[in-house]
Amino acid sequence: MKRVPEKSVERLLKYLELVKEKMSKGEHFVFSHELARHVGVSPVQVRRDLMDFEIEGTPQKGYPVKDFFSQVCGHVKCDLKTKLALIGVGNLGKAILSYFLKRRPNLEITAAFDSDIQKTDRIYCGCKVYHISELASVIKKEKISVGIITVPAEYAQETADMLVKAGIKGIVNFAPLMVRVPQDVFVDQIDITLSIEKTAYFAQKSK
Amino acid sequence: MKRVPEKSVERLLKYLELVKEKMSKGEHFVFSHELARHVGVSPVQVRRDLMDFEIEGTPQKGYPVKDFFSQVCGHVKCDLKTKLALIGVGNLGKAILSYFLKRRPNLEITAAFDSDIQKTDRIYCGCKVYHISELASVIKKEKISVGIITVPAEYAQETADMLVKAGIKGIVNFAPLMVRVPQDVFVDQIDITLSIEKTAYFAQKSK
DNA sequence: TAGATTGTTAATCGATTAACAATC
DNA sequence: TAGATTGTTAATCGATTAACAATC
Repeated sequence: MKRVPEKSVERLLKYLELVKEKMSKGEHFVFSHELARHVGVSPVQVRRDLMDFEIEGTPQKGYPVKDFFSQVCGHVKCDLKTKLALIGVGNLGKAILSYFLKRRPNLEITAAFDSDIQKTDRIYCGCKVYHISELASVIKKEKISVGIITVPAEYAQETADMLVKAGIKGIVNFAPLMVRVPQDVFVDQIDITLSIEKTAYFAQKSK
Repeated sequence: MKRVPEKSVERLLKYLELVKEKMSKGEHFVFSHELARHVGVSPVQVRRDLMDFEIEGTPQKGYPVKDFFSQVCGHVKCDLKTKLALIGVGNLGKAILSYFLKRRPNLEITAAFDSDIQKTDRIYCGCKVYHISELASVIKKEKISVGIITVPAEYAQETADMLVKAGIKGIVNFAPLMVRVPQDVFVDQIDITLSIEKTAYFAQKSK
């Protein structure tokens, strides 16, 4: 299958939220303008996306949520459980751990790591906190495929290196520093400070 | 001046990081390939951006960091202090408050708000936590221009409405829900769960 | 039927990259 | 000079939108 752009995947996952909601309410169809409103794009954009993913609807009725769901799952493999590791149990790390606690059934933060022995070898939010020296062995044993980096910027690159070496294929990096990884590893950079600076800039502009 | 795209602003703010670092080290010039490496884009991209912002360099030497800095500050108004409010002092809210504590001199979280009276009327990380009922008055009194939403999804829209009504011009929204605001208010959506789901998707693909 | 919606191609828009001249 | 770098236009690429036909 052809490569799917990052933005499309994001939209698709967002569509899925509304589709699931509809299903749980016992509704059978969803319109492109409802999906558009939920995700914040135009209805045309939605229909084009659904075309690309071979999801078909009928005029007047919209798209059948069951077909939608199974079709998207075929692409996104939403039935597969993904195991995650979180590195850096500081304030942000703890916030993410507590947020994920039983929230998403098929995304599980299986292990957390920290270099501070005060924090290790205990359970936080249902997640065992290991010492960083155990990273490679735990990741391999548990077959963890995604890492979340919430360490200070100065340790971000070495953390990424360790994760890659341990065989991880995706990284969400919260450190305000671009980590360098091999081509086959996907990285999503979330730079909270940059977002806030950017928003401050546009807020200034519109005054 | 012509409207600046969001992506360009992000890159510019990132360039500025390295420029400041160079200045503090007493270095006088920076090359486009150094900036490119720091931000994760191509050197051509950098030179084009700098062209748009009328920053000039000289072959062999690169771009003079002092001129760079003052030129960018003309656009970004980096000397202006921006006051921020944070709404929702949960785990994520606390993480952001503690992170920002004296980190950025011209971005200041002036006030935090929560609906839980257990949390209000005390200081957390150097920031006064007010009850949500005081939101409008504090924002107006303190001339706060940017809001950070870290409340649960179900309260995100009403929080955004309150912020807009109080006169805020920029919002960083961490709730996994698109908030609707008037055209002249800038919103940056940071959906952490979506990022993680997306990364899980691409990690699956590259295996 | 009329109206609302889906489906699809072509047009537009914007951002990135290639190519190459200019400069130190 | 040779080589590394900046500066700029044109080409390419990709994503979004417009236009309109098809369908229920």
